[in-house]
Amino acid sequence: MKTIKEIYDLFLKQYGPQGWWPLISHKGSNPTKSGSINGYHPGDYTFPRTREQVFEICLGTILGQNTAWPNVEKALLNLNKLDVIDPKRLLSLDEDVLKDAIRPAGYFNQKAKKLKGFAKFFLHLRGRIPKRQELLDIWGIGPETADSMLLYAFKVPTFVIDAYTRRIFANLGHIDEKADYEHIKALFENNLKSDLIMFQEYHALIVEHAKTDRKIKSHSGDLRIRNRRKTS
DNA sequence: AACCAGGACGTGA
DNA sequence: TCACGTCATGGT
Repeated sequence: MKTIKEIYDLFLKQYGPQGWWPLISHKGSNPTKSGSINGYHPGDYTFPRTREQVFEICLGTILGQNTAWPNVEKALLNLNKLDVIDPKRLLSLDEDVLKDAIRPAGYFNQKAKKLKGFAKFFLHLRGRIPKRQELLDIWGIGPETADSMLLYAFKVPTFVIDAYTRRIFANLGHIDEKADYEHIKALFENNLKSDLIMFQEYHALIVEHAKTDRKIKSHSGDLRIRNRRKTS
């Protein structure tokens, strides 16, 4: 059985640096085959560079919940046009205007509340890096969103687990399909040296692999994303 | 034209 | 605890 680290090396060799987290305020291109658009900055780990970019990433993690990235990007561009990628200005924005702006990202009723709730929290932070539990205590922020914020916005080397991670590593025999989030997270953090850049790349590579694997007909063996379809 | 996407929450058993 | 329904737009 391949180790966690060996799989990372395979993914990195296959797909290259991913340039996460994408920023609408950055005009870099995305050289990878799947995914979309602009904002990726492969090999450049100096982002986020401003407090506004930190906030933008946090908004993106919420808007990205169970949502394809191009739709998140549309929502972020709308918010940017309204000049509300800023906690104070976002909080003072009319609720219905906010909903309309983020509509492309789906779940706009819930996400409007989530964004405002987080904006209030972000304001109270005053530049401090939040604890994981503080984020989890906010309504609308679950483990993956909290870890994504910490890893990509606040540069805390914590591992992000998503549905793909669970499926891939269950297929590989590293975990049980129904292992809970914290268990899988511990598996990665206990078998890898704590490295911000590698953690950022690893999660991004898993997502990239998932996007690639999903669209090709003959999937990548044990690294497959899709569950076996019933052959009826 | 179902199916799913870079999840989280509320509910009832 | 845990399995299941709900939230919603837009790609393929």
